Amino acid sequence: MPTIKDVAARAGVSVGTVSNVLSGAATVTGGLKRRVERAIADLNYRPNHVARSLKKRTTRTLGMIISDIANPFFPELVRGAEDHAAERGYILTAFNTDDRLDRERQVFDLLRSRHVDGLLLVVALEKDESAHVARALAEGLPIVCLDRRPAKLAVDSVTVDNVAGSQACVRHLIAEGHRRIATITGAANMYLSAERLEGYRRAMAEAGLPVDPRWVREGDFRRESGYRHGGALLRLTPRPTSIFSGNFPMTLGVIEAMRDLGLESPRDVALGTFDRLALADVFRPRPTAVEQPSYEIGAQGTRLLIDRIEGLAPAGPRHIVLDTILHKGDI
Amino acid sequence: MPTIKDVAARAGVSVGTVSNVLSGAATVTGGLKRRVERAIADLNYRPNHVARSLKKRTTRTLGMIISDIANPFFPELVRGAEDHAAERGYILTAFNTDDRLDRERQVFDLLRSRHVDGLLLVVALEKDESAHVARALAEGLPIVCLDRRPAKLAVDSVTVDNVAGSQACVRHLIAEGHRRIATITGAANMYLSAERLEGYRRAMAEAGLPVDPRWVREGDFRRESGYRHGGALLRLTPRPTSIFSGNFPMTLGVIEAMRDLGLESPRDVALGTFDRLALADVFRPRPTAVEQPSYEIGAQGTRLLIDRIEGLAPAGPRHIVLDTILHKGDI
DNA sequence: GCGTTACGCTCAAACGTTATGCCGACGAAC
DNA sequence: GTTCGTCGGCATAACGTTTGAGCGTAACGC
Repeated sequence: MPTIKDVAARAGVSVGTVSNVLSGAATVTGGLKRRVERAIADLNYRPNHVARSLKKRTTRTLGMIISDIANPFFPELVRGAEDHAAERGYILTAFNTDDRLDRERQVFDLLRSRHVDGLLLVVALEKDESAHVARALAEGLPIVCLDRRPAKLAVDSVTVDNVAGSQACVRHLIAEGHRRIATITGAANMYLSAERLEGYRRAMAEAGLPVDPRWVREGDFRRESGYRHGGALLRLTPRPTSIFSGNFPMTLGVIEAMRDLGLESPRDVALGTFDRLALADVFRPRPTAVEQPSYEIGAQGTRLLIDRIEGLAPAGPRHIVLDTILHKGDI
Repeated sequence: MPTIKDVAARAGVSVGTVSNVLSGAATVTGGLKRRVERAIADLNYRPNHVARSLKKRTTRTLGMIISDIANPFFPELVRGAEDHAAERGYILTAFNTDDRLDRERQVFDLLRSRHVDGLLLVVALEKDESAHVARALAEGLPIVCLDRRPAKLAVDSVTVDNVAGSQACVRHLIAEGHRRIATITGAANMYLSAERLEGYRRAMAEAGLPVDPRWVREGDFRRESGYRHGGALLRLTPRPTSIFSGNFPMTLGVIEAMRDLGLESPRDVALGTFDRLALADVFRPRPTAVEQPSYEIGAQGTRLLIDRIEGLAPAGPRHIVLDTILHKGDI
């Protein structure tokens, strides 16, 4: 692979001149410039980005930490981030942590050693230890948190309005005539669980509907917990006529539980859920779903991050909150 | 951020010695080694991977080119690749091309300049131009093709047995009593389309069933083409009792078309399809589906690639062909 | 005609590592 | 007692860039 020296030799100039041509500096004569460009083309030369990174102390690489790319919420988010990054000449390298704090810490070390210019972060746990995030921030690494936001940390973030989203969903269930509406919340160590529960409570309260304490069950965002808590809810008497779950995998569990009990949606129980399976509008049952604008979260987060990196963003943490989109399902 | 010089200064040794400690060279005395390790810990030093890459001429980074991470086939594949890469100390940076050849070429240039150690490639088009791939190969860049394989190129690959998978699926439809089975194939410029069609033909032939030419329609792997061709098939008289489509998005289109015509699966038409939505086993309709072991494709492809990079793989291209898994649906 | 300025280019010093050659000290062997 | 290995450790030259200092030439003002 040819280096800048080879180009310089072939064009009969110094390496500095070639570098200037490459960086588009104004200090390039017509004649020499053409000779250099000719040599570059002849040799099919591409600048060595590693050497450039070392010298310029910037890698034009963004790290991205998510819990699991196989979770259908993330691919769109990653795609949004990658598209915007590419547009501005950055590349993205993504890591899965499965929401495990030890993996997250490992990846932080890795990214530090790799000298990424910035970090898009979906924190594993919002309410727990985030000393490693704080330290990275203190060391000057720009970070933007997506979807979730660590407690008490002055960091940029792009999230959705969880309260309003849930509220809209439950409101729709109520509007369709449901009165006994139960809910399965997410893991207690995340704010978004509490927010989504709050949306449910507000919708019930504004409609003057009582909330039976047995209707509120704390899951952990996993399918199995949807199955377990869904089963429990479906066995109550009187049975709730509707169940709102805090994310999609738990809804899958609820549907399983219904099937086991010979129940069908929407005939027996109407479903509401946070998140939405993009492809699944042709399948049944079709729950009323709160869609998060994942692509936008990724894209806007990346825009904010790169603005920070390039010193384009105003000081002080910015918090962008995006609206969710309600998809009415079968009631 | 501290450098190796800072560590050397603090430990009162030369940088070479620190480097030796870091690389675990045997030439380290107990006393000095401890002093160096102490300094590393005190300063919270992490080696600068960029500098190391420049010097060692290897980045421990793998490039991955796929068509679109938002296509549900890919997340598992990426995850498999990333897990195996992490295990062996490599990181992965992925790029989406939307199956566009110009994007693919751009990304090739980018990766070359970034000096990735190897490339996991899902080629945009199998039968078309692949001069850029050939050139990269000639320049010594290790490449492993996943899922698809470019025509006439001696390159490692990990694919699935498309013929056997399709054949098993159609065979099952036949075993369940279907006789008039139609198929929608994928884009003609990919071998896997032809292979999946071949599986269909073999299953029909071995059962002695005639194939009405009207039953074989060429789609393009997109949902819309499933809708269009599905609609056409469903309007035939006599109507096929079963439709086998070459991938999942097209099946979605077929289901849409059925709904438009007031038809239901499995009551009116049984569905068979290549690919499978992991989460969707709880939804209806539930087609008989040929699952590709995506995670395995990613993991095995990465193993092969890293073996190549590290000189562990025997010469000559290797082709790994994995089996598909048949999931019987509602008939 | 000389000093100044502007311009175009070259030179060389970084950036943070690794790897190679080398040196001094210490034992062992003769 | 001299000669050798050997072994631990140091100094330093790369790796391929960017960048600021430096320098020769030409144009210009006085």
